[in-house]
Amino acid sequence: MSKKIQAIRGMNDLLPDVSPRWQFFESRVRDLMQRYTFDEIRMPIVEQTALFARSIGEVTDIVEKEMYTFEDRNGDSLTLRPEGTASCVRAALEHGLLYNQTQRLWYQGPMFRHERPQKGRYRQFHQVGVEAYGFEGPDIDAEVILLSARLWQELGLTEHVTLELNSLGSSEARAAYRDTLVSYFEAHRELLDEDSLRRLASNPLRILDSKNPAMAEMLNGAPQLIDHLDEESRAHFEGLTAMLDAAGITYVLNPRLVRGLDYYCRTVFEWTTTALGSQGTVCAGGRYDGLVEQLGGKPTPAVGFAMGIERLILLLETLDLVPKEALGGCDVYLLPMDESTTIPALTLAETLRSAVPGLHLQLHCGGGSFKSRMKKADKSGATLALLLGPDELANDTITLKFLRQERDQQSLPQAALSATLAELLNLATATQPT
RNA sequence: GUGGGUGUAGCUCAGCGGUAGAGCCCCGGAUUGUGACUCCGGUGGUCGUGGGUUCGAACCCCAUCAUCCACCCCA
Repeated sequence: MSKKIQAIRGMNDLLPDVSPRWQFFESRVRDLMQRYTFDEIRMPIVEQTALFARSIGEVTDIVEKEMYTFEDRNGDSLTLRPEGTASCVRAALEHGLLYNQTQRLWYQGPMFRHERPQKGRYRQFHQVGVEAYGFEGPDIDAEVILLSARLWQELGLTEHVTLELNSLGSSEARAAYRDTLVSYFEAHRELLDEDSLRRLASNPLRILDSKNPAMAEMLNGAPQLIDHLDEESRAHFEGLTAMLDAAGITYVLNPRLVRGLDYYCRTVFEWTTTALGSQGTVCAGGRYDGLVEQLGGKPTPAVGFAMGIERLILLLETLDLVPKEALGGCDVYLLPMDESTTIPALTLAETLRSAVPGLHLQLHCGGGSFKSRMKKADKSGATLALLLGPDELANDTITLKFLRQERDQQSLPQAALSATLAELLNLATATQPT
């Protein structure tokens, strides 16, 4: 066992029994993006290390200890992307997508973080991301939040997720508040616990979130973010909440909500669930107006979010929300009864696939006794079996057997088969049968 | 990076010092052209790996690896 080569820790194979759930989810997402007119962009999985260091923040956990970084053969430092936003900005800038224009983009794919795996958290995980560039007002913030809300609606998740909302203020206001807060904590250094001392350097806003009762009094006296919000950010946030109210979206204002990545400013939000254990965030994002400039572009407002696909699929599984039809499978199992009908069965299968494009037909392969062929027909999950033996071959007929209901099998002319199957399975026939 | 749980057949697990087990799955048979239900038979394991204790270790001890859950952090 241990000598066998196995998958890298935290990097999972998606086996055939779960891939239909992914396909179901992905097709819903793709459809939704088209309806909201977001265009797909695909970026490489590997980027220069500096891209992430400069965007995510040098002292964040992600950059400090969670990146898969290695040297290319020519000595360049490369990194497996830990998130998509930085790559997306890089790609958009590199190809002039942000020059005097707006963009509504989305992407999907694997991300990599070297963390200890646990439920809903893996070293290779997958995200769907949405990014909108060039829009200053809160309408686009509302638009992307509404898009996510509609996805929950269509997946049946609405009752199981909560939207939390906050504003961090402008980049300047946020930075100023951060400084104020750090000085406050420095002044009370002796009251800080070990975790908080570490956060003082990495993410001081997070200290406010500490549950340590010994620090409660000191935290209550800390300067509040809300008092440091600049006037424009306040108006922006009020605009957003008014739009969400008008759209009938319920949310919780969470003044403690702080995103981990350095580039966020103004609007931040998170969709959470209590159904997944400790990894409850299923989708999160916000505004990052300063990032494009930081990466060498003109100042460009931007909003986006990322969803964790593993977490959402886990949630769909837990709540049993994947419709049976989405699981695909086999409608019809066509079996030659012996070697003499192998080739006629093969050509008949092709004829049927042309005539009824929606048909999921499995042709029996691999020989075996008639009994074992029937067993395989049953195991395939098909509702119908088509039996082609020497007798049928001689008469140009086929035997149609119902595998899932008490109903006599019938013998039909092969010419009538495609129409019968289409009717039984409620499928359309090809407009121009070949 | 830290803490705890678990590693025995393809899968789910029992056995906890004395010859490695069950259920499911798979294969074959009872049934020559009829699957699922039933009955009968069969394939399959250096008990995660390495060391130690013992006359004897799947079982006790140590180490190591993997996995799960939690902390941290995050989607």
